[in-house]
Amino acid sequence: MDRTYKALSDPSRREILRLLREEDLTAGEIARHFPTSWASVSHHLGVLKDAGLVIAEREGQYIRYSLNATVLQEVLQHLLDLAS
Amino acid sequence: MDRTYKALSDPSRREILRLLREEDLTAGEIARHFPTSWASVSHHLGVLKDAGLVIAEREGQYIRYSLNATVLQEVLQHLLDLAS
DNA sequence: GGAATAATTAGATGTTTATCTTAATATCTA
DNA sequence: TAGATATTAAGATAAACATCTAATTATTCC
Repeated sequence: MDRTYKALSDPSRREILRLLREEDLTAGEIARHFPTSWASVSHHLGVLKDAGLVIAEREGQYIRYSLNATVLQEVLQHLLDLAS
Repeated sequence: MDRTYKALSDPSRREILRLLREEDLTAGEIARHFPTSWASVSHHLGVLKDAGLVIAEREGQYIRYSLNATVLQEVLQHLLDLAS
């Protein structure tokens, strides 16, 4: 759970999650939404993946990212417990 | 919202919130729950206060901390939006 | 007023983190 | 197989962070 909250604590990473809420995207499509380098975005994607918040699947030349709704649900529940 | 997520990303701070969920506590009572120095706990309390997650009120010699349910509710809603 | 208690602030230190540039890996296409 | 594109990994750097000890502020009680 620790890595999950850490992952959520960066605005760029939360923006990535917001993008993925709409539709699955390749790393390149995600990177194009940010002014920073592709390497930096790739780093954020790695953090999100480590935290289980996103799922990465290679599709030929591309790597497609999608939200992991299950883990997001778990964080929500955890935060709900904290708030109740 | 940024400072709020940052505040939540530390396990000691989440533990403080958990303690405060049960009852309001003075800084010293909180500090006694941790193996680290009082200064370190005081730092965490400052971060939580900056984030609006807790409220500090002096009571004579002591400073009493309590959860700010409103802000916790706001984070929950924000995370809910992210997950929906 | 002065000692004692509660809590924070200041200053220092080692670690983690976000970012960059450059290099490496994987895949596709001609 | 060679070149092109997509993505990540490596190495470097500056900023942020958690923690410590020591000093400071605020309050109480004698």
